[in-house]
Parts: sequence; structure tokens; C-alpha cells
Amino acid sequence: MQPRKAEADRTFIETARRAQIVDAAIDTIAEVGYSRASLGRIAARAGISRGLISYHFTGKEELITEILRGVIEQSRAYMLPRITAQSTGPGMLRVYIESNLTFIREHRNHLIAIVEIARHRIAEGAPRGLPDHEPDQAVRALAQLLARFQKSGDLRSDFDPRAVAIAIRAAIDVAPARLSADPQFDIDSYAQDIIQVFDLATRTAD
Amino acid sequence: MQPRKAEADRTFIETARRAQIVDAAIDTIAEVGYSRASLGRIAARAGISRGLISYHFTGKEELITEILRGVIEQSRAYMLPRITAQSTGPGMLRVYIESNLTFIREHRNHLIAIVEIARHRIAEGAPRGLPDHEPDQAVRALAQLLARFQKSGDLRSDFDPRAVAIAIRAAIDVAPARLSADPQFDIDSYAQDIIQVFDLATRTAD
DNA sequence: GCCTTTCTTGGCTGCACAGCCAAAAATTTA
DNA sequence: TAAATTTTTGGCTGTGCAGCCAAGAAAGGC
Repeated sequence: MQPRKAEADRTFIETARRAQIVDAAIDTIAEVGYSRASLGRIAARAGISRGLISYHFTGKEELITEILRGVIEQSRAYMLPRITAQSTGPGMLRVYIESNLTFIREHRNHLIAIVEIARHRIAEGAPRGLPDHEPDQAVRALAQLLARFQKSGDLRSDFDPRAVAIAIRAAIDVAPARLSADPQFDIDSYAQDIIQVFDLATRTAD
Repeated sequence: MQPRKAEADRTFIETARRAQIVDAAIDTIAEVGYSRASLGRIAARAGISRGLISYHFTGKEELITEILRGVIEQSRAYMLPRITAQSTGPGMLRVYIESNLTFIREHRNHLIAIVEIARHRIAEGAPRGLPDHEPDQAVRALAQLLARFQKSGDLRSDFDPRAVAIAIRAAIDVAPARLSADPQFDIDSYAQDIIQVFDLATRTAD
């Protein structure tokens, strides 16, 4: 499951093709769902032959991994500075939810695709009791943030940060599916409502 | 996609076999995931031949529908009386979350299976812009409950009941996947934390 | 007991897919 | 321009699956 060669060695064409294939794969998964997104369909959308994907990627696995890697990297780059800029608990929580949902709105298909991938990975690929899957990492990171502000007295301390982190991630991760199923869904007003919910739930009674 | 015959006409054997196959299908889906749960695997678990499933069900579709029908019926029977027994907004909300999560704990595999099915149905089966899928019904029903108590002044009225309903359902629906991925996950304490979150978020400031 | 109906098996067919490969086309190098 | 290399195509192979069916086994009616 290694890339075919080191990134630095890639030709211009190879780099461009890989990007083109990744984009086609994201749009295909977002449109027809993970398990209908065959290499044939992805190739058709990119306007190339099936074999070409096998030439540029060692297998479907590497293609999917590349999608995850790229999108996660982009979302980190967008959200992390915004979140760490906040110094108060409620502020951090607001910006955490807000930046997540803004990123989802602005990268609709990318997020629909990785949520699709994550679901199938959790459900099937995983032999039960796997070490570390992606959603767990997000939950753990958020739980740590919450715990830190609990300790500093900036958030109420009578809740389990892990449980609340699970609920917050669940509320965020459901948004891409909503977006794709319901064109009416207004993600910005959803964001505001969710922010209020978790603000009221975690804010110290002062 | 109709059942082979009216329910009343079924022989003893047919009824027993259908139940046996449904049970095997639920356990298989819960164990290996939806898309690895082939008729062959389900038959193997039930200790019967593949063809027998085709004899008792018109197709895989009917089998899946039967699973959904049964589990939804059971969960309604468990939860509905408990929820309608509550007369206050906060009480309703507490019992709604509690009875959902208790039912999940007591019917682990059943719930893992239907969440699996629902995910794949949303993601793939659905031509975009479908009329009514199951999770939407649950969200809509909960949103109506919330709206009713908002109008009677029993819950704060500065949130969109639909958005909060989506968040509550998301927090509940994530539990089966957590259960199957993480044996450590304590669903009862999770329930208590989630109850507190949404209680604080929706309770009128009195 | 025999005959009919119900039940069950295992094999067959066709489909969709991922991965592989030989050869053609395009591009680069000498 | 010729040779070498990279890129691309389309077909082939094996796998896993759902649905179908002929024939056998079991159960029930007469």
C-alpha cells in the first residue's frame, strides 16, 4: 500500500493524473456512494480508461488513502489556526463547530466522500477491536480540548468530555449526509443552533 | 417487493424459517457489516442452503425490509408508551434519549444491523431527492415533539426544533457503531451525559 | 400405501468488479 | 530520425455475488 514511488520523483503528468483521478473519485463517491464508486465509474468520469488508474495507483486502497490524506490535511490547515486562536472554552467550542461546518459547506463533495469512506471503513474493513481509526482520533482530540478547559474552570466540569465530544462529532459528521440528501438543508443556521446547544450545555453557570 | 403470500397463509415451517433467516441476517450484518453480509454467509450462519432464502423471500430486498420492519416495530412498542407517559418537555426529552439508548443496549445486534442498513440505504440506494427515508421520519417526529413543548412554554423557544432533533438523533444513532467498535464504551453513562447536554440546552431559564 | 404439496438442496448463469498484461500511442532522449 | 522510455488503452482472468431452476427429500392428504 505504498505509493508507486517517492513523491519527489513524480513527473508533471503523473502528478496531474493523480490529482485528476483523486478529484474524479471524490465526485464519484459523493454522487453515487462508496460501494457504487467502482474504478470503472471513476475512470469514466475522468474520461480515461480503467487501466490508467491501476497504472498510477497500486490499487483502489492507495487511491482511497490518498483522498483521505488530502482532505484531512486541507481541513486541518483550515480549522487548526482558527481553533487555537481561541483562548476561552466557549469561544473554542463555537469556533470548533463553526469552522467544521463552514469547511463542510465549502468542500461539500470532499466531505461527503470522506464520511462515506469512513463509514464503510468502520463498518467493514475493520476487524473488530482495531487500534485507531480516524473518527476516534477526532473524538479524542476534541475530548482533550474540552478536558483542558474543564480543568481551567472555563467549562463546567460535571460532564464526561469524551461523551460530549462524541455527541459534538456526531452532530457535525451528520451534516454531509444531510447536505446530500436534502437540498433544503441550511448548514449555516444548523451551525448556529448546534453552537447554542453545546454552549448552553457546557458553559459554567455564572 | 411484496411478501410471497399474505402473512395469515403462512405455514408453521414458513413462519419459523423466516424468523430464523431474519435472525441470522441480523447477526451476520452486525458481525461482518452490511456489504459483506451475502445471502451465502447468512445461510451458512443459519445452517441452511443458499437457495432456501430465495424460497422464503422474493429477494434480498424483501429480507432487508423485513428486518427493518421488525426492529422498528419492536423499538416503537418499547419506547412510545414511555415517551407519551411524560407530560413535561424536559421529562419527555430525558425519557426519549434514555429509552432509545436502553433499547440499543438491550438489542445490540438488532440496532447495529439497522443502522448499517440505513447508512447504506441513504448512501447508495437512494436516487437523490428521495421522498421519505426512515431516519428523516425519526427526525421529523422528534422535531414535532420538541415544537409542541416549545409552544406550551415548556422548552425554550429560541432554537430550531428540526436542527436540535437532528443533533439528538445523531448522538443516539452513533451509539450502535460505538458499541461494536469499542467494547469499553459505557452506553448508560453516555446516556446520562447526553441527557444532561440536551436538558441544559433546551430547558427554559427559570 | 400412493399421490400431492411443501420444503430443501446444490449447481448453473449472468453480472459487476479489481487487478493484470500485451501491445499501441505518445513522449523523451540520443 | 531512431531508439528508449513513459503513458495509455482495451481485453482477459478470477472472484464474489444474487437469482434461477431441476430434482430430490419430507410432510401431509386420501
